[in-house]
Amino acid sequence: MEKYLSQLNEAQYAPTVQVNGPMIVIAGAGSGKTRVLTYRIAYLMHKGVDSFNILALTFTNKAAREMKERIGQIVGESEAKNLWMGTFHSVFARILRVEGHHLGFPSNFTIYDTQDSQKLLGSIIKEMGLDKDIYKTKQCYSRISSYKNNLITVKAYFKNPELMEADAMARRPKMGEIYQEYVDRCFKAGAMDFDDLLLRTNELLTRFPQVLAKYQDKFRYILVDEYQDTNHSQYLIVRALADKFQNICVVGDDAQSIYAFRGANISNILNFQKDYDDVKEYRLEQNYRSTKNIVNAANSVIEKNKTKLEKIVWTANDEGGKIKVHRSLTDGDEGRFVASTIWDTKMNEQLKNSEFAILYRTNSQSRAMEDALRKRDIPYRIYGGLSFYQRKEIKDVLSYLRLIINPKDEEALKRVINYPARGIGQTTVDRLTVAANGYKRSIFEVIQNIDKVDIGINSGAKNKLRDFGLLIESFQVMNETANAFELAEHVVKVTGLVKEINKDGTPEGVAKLENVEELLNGIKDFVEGQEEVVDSRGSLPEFLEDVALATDLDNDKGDDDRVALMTIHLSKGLEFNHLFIVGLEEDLFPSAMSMNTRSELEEERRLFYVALTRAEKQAYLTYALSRYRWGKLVDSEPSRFIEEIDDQYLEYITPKEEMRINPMLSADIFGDVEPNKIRFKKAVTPQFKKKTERSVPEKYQAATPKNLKKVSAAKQDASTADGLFDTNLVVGNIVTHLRFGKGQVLSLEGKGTDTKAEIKFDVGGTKKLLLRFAKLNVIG
DNA sequence: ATCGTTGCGGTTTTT
DNA sequence: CCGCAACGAT
Repeated sequence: MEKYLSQLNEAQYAPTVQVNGPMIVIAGAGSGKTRVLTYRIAYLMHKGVDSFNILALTFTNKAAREMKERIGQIVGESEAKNLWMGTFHSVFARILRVEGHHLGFPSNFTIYDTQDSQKLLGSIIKEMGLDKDIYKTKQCYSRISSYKNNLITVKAYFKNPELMEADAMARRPKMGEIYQEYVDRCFKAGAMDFDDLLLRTNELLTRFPQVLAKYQDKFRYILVDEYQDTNHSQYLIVRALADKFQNICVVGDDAQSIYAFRGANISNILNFQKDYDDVKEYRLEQNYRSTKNIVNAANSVIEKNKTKLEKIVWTANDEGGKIKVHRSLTDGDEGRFVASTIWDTKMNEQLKNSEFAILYRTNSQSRAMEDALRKRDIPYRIYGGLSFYQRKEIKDVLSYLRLIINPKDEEALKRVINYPARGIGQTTVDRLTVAANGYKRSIFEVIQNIDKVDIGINSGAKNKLRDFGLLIESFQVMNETANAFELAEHVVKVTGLVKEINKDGTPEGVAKLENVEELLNGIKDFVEGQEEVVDSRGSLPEFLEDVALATDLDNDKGDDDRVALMTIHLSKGLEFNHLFIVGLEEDLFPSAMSMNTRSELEEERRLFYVALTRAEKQAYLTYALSRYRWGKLVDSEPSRFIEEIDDQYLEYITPKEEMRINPMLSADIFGDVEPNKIRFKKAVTPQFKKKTERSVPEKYQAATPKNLKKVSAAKQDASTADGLFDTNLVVGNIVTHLRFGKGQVLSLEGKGTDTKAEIKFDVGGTKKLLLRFAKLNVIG
């Protein structure tokens, strides 16, 4: 142990060896916080703390796995195995499997993913006869998600006039009823969504003091990583569990809080001191990861944020090369620049592919990068995006498996009841749903009793339903004896899924089949891995849980040498020698959706900070003057974040061929000849257009106002809202628009900063514009 | 009941 | 541009 402790610097040592009491470690980027967490757990065990009494909550399961492995090397693998480590979601899913019966949930409850939840909401909205254009499933989902993350149950919702009014104001007065029905249906289906895993845990711990006591006694030492990204629900769980022994250690960096959009509450970390008595605070400020240039550049950006804890991140590392800023004409050129730079650097410095990463703000940006890398035969791996388990063919197979385990799982049932087609149509399913709701039974139970009920289904359909029921039941019987792999293989064959996928030997079909094969292999690996585990809890349910909560990162074998492509969000906690941050353009990064309030913009800035601090040796920032969006070439301008970096850390580079292009000409080529669009006359030092001249692309002006949870924040921050607008605009006014020219106002809707105007332009047709963005001149 | 066409709307970010 | 929901044709 001494050997390991001696590897720590003074700042790292102190928190590592504090065994008891509440503590917070504010850890700057690259300051070795994982090492502190790892060694601290090892130290606790070294000091006699039982490994069964330690709970460590990490941000990804991969991080947990790696940490566990490392601890195993220090204290011995068999001891490390007893540690409870994982994400909030996976740890509490595991507990809910055991304790969920208190809440009326079966131990084999299904975990609904976002898609399942949204589909369920869609059918609820339809069943309730509501207008789907007003009650959009996505919005309803995020609304409900934010209720749950803030522990607003259905009951609490109906007791809270403010919430109800906010929904009513948003023309969604039935939100509460939808919420109610959604919760009921999940319960009936024996299903929990992602937020339920936390919300129900809270319910469990509050309603059942003996359960709380049990886990308080079990988890005498609690560690939470990435504490800045915990939401209210997670905060309460931690507080409840840590309450008895108060041996709580949280680690995080407020400057890296980037998950507010999913309910993370930065004040959890800012106010930690107030939650416990006598909190010891530690700071890790020495960065071991990056060059001076990178550290200082990142500092110079994050300085612009107002909401933050003061800290000074510094490094003793080399100066390093300056951060290179590159401009290209299109996103395609951007990709080619990145690919050729990777190629050249790799050759010149004899580097591996895995030393490079490309980070972007949105998943859709990966396309251009992929194309360029493929052309150069550079191997790459994309993380995130549509994960393997979300692909249709995979979800179909998984849905059968889910249904076998939990026949009440309504979403799984609806997915497979007529796939492959077996003559059970929409009307039949609708009738089943109505009947199931009426009898307060699951759809599957209705099917099992189809001969005993009269629900307006003809005998032909009844036969098909009976067959379907028997098919699933036969799988259930097989599940008693066969292992998960044998069962899955059997299901895929017997249901005709393989035939269905393969029926028109298209390349896509072949690819899908390969995916299904890969899934089966995955199940096989899982089963074989399970055989070594002594008291494995029936392996199919366990496999399904892993699948439901796995992230793309978790599945990274990391064994082959590839360039990594991912969103900045996914890159948190990782590091790369050579880093490309691409698409540094206004409206993309910072995102057009995040520029309405200061707090949103500050989160974008933290995101940029996270991105930049992933780089160890060399960082590149790239942007394009125009980019394909929704199949259209759209002009863009450099991100404000580039100019926010202190200039001394930057070096502007521009390809030779582009230097020859006359800026006037290049502006012409790409249309939109507005005088203020011509920038970058000097090849070396770009001129940034002043923000007041910015015009937001039409697509975003027409976008729906931010969802409700942000409304109040928007109001508070009205002073930072973008620009002024003419509140006196009336229908019939003649106006001019910077881009679309002259037009007439046809109608107005909404009020305040969210007013939208429908305007018929002389050229370009009718458009809906948000007045907040559209800088209109009224001329008549 | 099933298949194809069309039209619309959507893109931040994820467990 | 893509995926999906709604509609219409067989």
